[in-house]
Amino acid sequence: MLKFLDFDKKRDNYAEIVNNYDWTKDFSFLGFLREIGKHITVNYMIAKDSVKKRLDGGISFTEFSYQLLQAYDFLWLYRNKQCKLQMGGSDQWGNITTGTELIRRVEQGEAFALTCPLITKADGGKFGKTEEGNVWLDPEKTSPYKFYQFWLNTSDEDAERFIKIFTLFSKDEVEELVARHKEAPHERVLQNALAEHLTIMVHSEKDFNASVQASQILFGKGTTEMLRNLPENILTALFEGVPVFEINEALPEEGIMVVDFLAEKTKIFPSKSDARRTLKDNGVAINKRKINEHFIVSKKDLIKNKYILVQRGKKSYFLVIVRS
RNA sequence: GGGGAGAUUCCAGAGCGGUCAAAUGGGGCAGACUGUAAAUCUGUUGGCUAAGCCUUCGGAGGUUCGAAUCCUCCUCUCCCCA
Repeated sequence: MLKFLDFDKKRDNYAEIVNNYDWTKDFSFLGFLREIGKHITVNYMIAKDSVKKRLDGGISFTEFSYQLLQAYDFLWLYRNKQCKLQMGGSDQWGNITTGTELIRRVEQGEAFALTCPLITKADGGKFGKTEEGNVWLDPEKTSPYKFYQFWLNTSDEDAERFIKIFTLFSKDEVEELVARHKEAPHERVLQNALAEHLTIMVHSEKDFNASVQASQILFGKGTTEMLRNLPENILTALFEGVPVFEINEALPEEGIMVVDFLAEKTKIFPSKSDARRTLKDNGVAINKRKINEHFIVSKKDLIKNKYILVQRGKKSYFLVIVRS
């Protein structure tokens, strides 16, 4: 959050996070009806799209009243924090305008609503916080490398929309990028621009560069030899964003079965069955080299005497560190 | 308070005494194609010491040679009436 908002109280218009529970918890039901309820007619509330659509199927009183509660939040913020603008997804439009209406009636004040359409993916996915495979801004939840990869992997269709929504490019710049992309789609101009700008904006230039480098090794023509020849400090820097597993014992002289290695020593696969399946499907590589079910992991697979790079499928990498 | 419907593997949803680790679809994972896309196609999707074995169909009991399927009780959810 600090990256996007300024919480410094010395500033004129500093950011502040509040909890609406603080001002609603002591507001009695009767008080609420008397002070807030009387200003808004049921007719007005029913007319809202969000309510109208639900009327046939049934809507609980709680849900119905929600818009009033949200309106009150806005009023409270207007009164106490000089808040004049409420932003939200387009489904919040009705609730927000009930708030502006309330402010107008009670305080003769002026407040504003800003909504944006729900962002969807081309495959229909919702891009919501509950959807699988989404990204977080927090590097603890989504590493810069993964974050970068996420944007790099967006489909053409999505990329064109996302670049308008998530970056600060001007209209002309966007149009130029789109044009260039259409000329040579395989160069993925849009995805690159998206990934670069967002990674730098959310994380940092340094993280961006590291992500690009890691990507080149991982997706480029990286070979076992290249991996072995990388200086250790570069190697570890490269895999900063890659999940790491540590094994606190030396590999036995005779090595261990890959299946045990993948599912027991590390948790790269949730079960041995799953590991075997993927191995059978030719989906696992160690140090950039595909392996099968009968592979034995041993000392000679260690890079710099302690690292092993495991690849599951095309895109998931894991770094295993063996501490002996 | 009265009446009815239901709870199945990640989700939706079949199954209604053996052939059920459980149809089908979605999602996930992997493979092919490719641009580290999309679309499409293929395989796979409980676990294990793996031609076998073990644990799953809301919970607890029971009937049976044998239960996701039948019976009893319990818990929860939904709908209708009051």
